[in-house]
Amino acid sequence: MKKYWLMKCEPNAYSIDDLEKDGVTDWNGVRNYQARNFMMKEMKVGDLAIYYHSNATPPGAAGIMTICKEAYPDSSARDKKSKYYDPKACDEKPIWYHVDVSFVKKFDRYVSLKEIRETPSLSDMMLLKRGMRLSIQPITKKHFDTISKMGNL
DNA sequence: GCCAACGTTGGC
DNA sequence: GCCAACGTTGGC
Repeated sequence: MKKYWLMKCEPNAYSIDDLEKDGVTDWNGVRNYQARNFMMKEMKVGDLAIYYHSNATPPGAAGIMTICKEAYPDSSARDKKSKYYDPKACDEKPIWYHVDVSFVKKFDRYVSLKEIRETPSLSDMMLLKRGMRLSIQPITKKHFDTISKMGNL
């Protein structure tokens, strides 16, 4: 059964345009156990995800991607020069894992957080919960389809 | 830049 | 195991 996700990234760091250019990328740098566990335990190749631009002006949904490789160790955790370096990670115990995602499409229209908030059928999204900062969130097919429809002309 | 909310750390 | 202090996230 295909699952649906919302994955946040700051466009300053890596945007939907970067993903469009690269085609595929590893979703590295996740350093939160709950988000990691979604990638390790729940995500399957073929799942679809909304690419969400956080800390953007305005924040919102920028496009769609698909999971194209199941979770494997995040090498940035063992790279001393990376800002995601974690001294507790080692080859025997990588701690941090990530999936690979591939570009599907950039929305014709950016769907801002404000619009998401104002759409009744999206009102139960985890994203809209107060203080919710989890960077990878499960969403329903209904959420996914609704946002896709808003984003595609 | 501010700050509320959250997760993590570390002393006890 | 508690919890205060701290660092981070992310909207505004």
